[in-house]
Amino acid sequence: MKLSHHSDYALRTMIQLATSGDELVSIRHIAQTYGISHNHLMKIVQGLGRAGFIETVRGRHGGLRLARPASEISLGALVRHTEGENGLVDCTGCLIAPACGLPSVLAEAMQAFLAVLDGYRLSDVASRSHMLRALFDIPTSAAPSQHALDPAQCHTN
Amino acid sequence: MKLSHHSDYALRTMIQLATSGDELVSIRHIAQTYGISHNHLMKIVQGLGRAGFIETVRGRHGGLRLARPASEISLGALVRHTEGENGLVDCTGCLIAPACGLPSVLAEAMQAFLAVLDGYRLSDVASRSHMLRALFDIPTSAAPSQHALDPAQCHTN
DNA sequence: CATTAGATGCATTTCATATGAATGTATAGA
DNA sequence: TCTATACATTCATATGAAATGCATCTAATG
Ligand code: SF4
Ligand code: SF4
Repeated sequence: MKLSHHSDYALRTMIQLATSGDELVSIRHIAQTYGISHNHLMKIVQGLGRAGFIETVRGRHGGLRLARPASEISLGALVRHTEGENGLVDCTGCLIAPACGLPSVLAEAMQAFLAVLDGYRLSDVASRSHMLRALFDIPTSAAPSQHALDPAQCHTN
Repeated sequence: MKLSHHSDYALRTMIQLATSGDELVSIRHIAQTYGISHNHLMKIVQGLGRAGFIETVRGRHGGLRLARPASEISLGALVRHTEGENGLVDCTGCLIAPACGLPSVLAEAMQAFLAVLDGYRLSDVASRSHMLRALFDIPTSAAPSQHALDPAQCHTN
């Protein structure tokens, strides 16, 4: 019962894009940021693009950006996409499949899990923009855009 | 996001024991029932024994039985045991770990997941005892014990 | 004391996942 | 146009956790 790296890398990408505002960020740059495989991340990004979470721009100076504001992207939708919607168990070949009460219980539990995630948006997990910018090495002066620093946030961080 | 085979095999074992009443059932027999590895199941059973879910009897005519009635065994406790209580992600080495809001959200979602399972007991997923007995090839006349057939259940099954 | 069955440790295999490499396609700029 | 850059796509390889197999020990029974 672990979230796959695939999912976590997708989420890391989304967090970095959310913190980068409207700027295009290349896959290579994101992969280097987290020290993960460029090729692997490329496939994850393709999935995110096809699912409509991000926009991809090819060619020189290309890169990625969010398709919608971070406040309109549901974490539930993201995880549903990266983890797939198949059940927690594969009952094919199990002797007691016709009489087993587990699958329905597990499905109910999974729904509860996703319901919690549906209550959060990307902006909620990328809210510490000041600290994230520092970690991503994004100049604080540039790229203010939609993620302007909230003065109320600049005392403890 | 899949339940490990380890967990499912543990649950299958518990369902078979619940259906077998007070009878001792050997690991070999359970493994043959589901067509899974005898050795693998043995290690899973050890875990269940150490955790107090089942009693193991060694020696000739030994085997397994539930330590408590199926109606007193929580599915949440079982899954917590087989899946371990570590988080869904491993953040060691992630650049943004100090600023990331994901772990707390995922932990909350996981709690919701387990809360649903806490609402069910082993007896709830092994309730179709008539059909299960047939699948396990347990003589209906013998071993009535605590799992006596409820007449109200014998029309649609 | 022989036989059965669980307990335990270690070696091996298997398989999903992750990674790597090669090639194609699209865009920007010189 | 031509070249450099960056995403798209496919195929091959490597890795590591899970599953399996084997050997040996302990315990109970008759
Ligand atoms: S035990 Fe129940 S849940 Fe597990 S595989 Fe068999 S039918 Fe599916
Ligand atoms: S992105 Fe957040 S949740 Fe994922 S590993 Fe990094 S810190 Fe942990």
